[in-house]
Amino acid sequence: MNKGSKTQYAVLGALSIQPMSGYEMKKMMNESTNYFWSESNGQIYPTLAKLAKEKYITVENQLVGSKPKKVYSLSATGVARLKKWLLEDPEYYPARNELVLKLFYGQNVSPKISIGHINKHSERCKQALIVYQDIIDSLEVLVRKKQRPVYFLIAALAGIKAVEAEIEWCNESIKLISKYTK
Amino acid sequence: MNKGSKTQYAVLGALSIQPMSGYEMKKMMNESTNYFWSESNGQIYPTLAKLAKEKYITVENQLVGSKPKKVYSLSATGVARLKKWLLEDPEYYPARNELVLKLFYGQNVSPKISIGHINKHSERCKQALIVYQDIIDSLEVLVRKKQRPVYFLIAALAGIKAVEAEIEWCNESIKLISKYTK
DNA sequence: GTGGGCATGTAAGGTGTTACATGATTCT
DNA sequence: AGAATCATGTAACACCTTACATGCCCAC
Repeated sequence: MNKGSKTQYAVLGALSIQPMSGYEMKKMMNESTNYFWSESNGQIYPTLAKLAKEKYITVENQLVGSKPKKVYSLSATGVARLKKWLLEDPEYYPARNELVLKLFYGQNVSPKISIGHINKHSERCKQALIVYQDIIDSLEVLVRKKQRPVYFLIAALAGIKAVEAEIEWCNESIKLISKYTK
Repeated sequence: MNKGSKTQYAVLGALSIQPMSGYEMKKMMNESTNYFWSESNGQIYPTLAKLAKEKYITVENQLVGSKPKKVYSLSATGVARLKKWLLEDPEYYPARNELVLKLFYGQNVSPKISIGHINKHSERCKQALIVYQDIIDSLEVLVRKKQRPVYFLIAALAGIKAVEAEIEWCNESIKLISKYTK
């Protein structure tokens, strides 16, 4: 397994929370890490197979009725691999942003178009804000009882801070475009 | 040329500023759009060739001494294609964020590790802030004279707002980890 | 009985980066 | 002379998503 691929670490990390199947992992990612990391089935299943082959995780074949289910768990070497990666400096990649790319070349179209894109984005951010706030509210209660979810809390906080900043940016940008075009 | 690929629009957009060669385009991207969009040579050159073949751009072969240089310009259909894309709603993709992924699984390592990652990130953001501020200062002067760079200004503003929010988040996260672990 | 959720997986194809190959020109 | 920059391009490989294939179980 190539050390550079991050998919494996997303998988190992998920298993560090609790043993689970590929299907459950996909669901869990959709519900929790989705806003900063997600993997498709086409990545999850082959990665689980490779990690199992290389003994970083173990498989337990369960039967739910006559339906097979493969529940994966971290092995000692798997935990070690995950920890080693957690210790390394994370890479900093400025993410691609299609909205900003379109705005950058906005002089080719009417200012109304750019303003429309920004308004739509602002609305989406406001929706996301509500979702994040719900997550944070429920996590904050738990954080005061046991330490674990403090890391989940700061992940959600990253989301909320980002969208708040984007909403501010949307407002200022619209003002600037209105003022300096026509 | 597949309509879904965004590389072509980054290329058409670049040519909407002025005609240029592949080499100049790469340089221009490194210097301006790099923080929200960049393309490698392995994308730029084949894309220029395809767009030229399909008449969205035209080529002029120049000679600098005995060294060949291909300067590309937008054709009328190229301008139309760019504009059509600019009118479409941009996609909203929550970008992958390796730092947040590592923090999310931070309970597997010492809190000091996570705090270290955050501190390092905060420093990088503060450096970026200085760079963005320089860009914005120089653009603001120009914006008051002619409208064009208002779109460049809001792109830079997106960067500055984002890193400012990240710095705040770093500070709060470190406080939370310090408070709720040990 | 059928639609939706559970469950595993593969195939094809697009996207993208890295590293290399090549060679001229310009600066020190 | 040698290094950096200008300039174009390709090959190999990694990454990732979409769509499909398969089939069981359960609720209505």
